[in-house]
Amino acid sequence: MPIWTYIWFMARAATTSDAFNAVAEPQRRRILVLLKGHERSVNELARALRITQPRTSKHLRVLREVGLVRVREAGQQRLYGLDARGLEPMHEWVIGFEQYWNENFDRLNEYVKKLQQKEHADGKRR
Amino acid sequence: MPIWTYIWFMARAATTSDAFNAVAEPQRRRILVLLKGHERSVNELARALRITQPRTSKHLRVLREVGLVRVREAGQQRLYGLDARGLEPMHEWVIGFEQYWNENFDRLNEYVKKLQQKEHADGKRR
DNA sequence: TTGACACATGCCGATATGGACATATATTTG
DNA sequence: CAAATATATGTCCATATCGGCATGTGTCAA
Repeated sequence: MPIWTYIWFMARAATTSDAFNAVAEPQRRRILVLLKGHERSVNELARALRITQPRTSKHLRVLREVGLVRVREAGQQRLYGLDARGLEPMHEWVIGFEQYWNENFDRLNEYVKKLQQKEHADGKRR
Repeated sequence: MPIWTYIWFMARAATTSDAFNAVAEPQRRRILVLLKGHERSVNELARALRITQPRTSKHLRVLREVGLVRVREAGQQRLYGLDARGLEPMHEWVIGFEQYWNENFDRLNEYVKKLQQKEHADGKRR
């Protein structure tokens, strides 16, 4: 039996499959922002985000599994720290579009005009 | 009844809720890449991605709803074009972490050394 | 008008999700 | 040792997802 038989039902990629998925959740993005510069304990994060502790722990678990955060044991606390290296691929991907969202109106208008001309030139092609 | 009662069951944010979610799906990222520079028809995209046409159409719908692509009718075809402006917020967010993944080895080593020292100082805790 | 083509959408099924809540585990303190 | 504290995890629930497949709609050409 071929492999794809088993992976047929892949309703949606797991949040732990990569940084893109992990970071799609707003609370997790907020956590990463809070972790800039210094470590924080779970309760500290929960209070800052105004969400429950289990909820915070679960989000941290996802971030841990994709390697965006590290944990350090400190007594009864777990101090979470940022490991932003996993975000670089996202940056690489998105920066590849910079020239397109920066297209100024002149170029955009020119582009549209060109399209219209082409449409005209083609006439009723095909 | 308070509003949160109705939004209690938010299993997972809709893929159409923002660019972050829309772009979490690999095929949709590939579509956007294929759309750099020029428009493409649905079948063209389907062939390039080697996926079925309905599947392609569904991904395009998501991208359309978050405003990352535009459609233009051309006879019986629909030509999809990139509208990358919606990616700028993603870039803004991720670029805020650049200094952290760029932390050079000196600082990283220093950090690790500090951790080890602390661990040592703690003795054989636990 | 009819057939061919391009595309969108509806239905079905299995899945992982995120939240609330309760509970388990481990550490510190008295 | 017991209570308190910090954290992780398991269960339950409603949902949206993505994939395949079938079908509907619209356009073009003969």
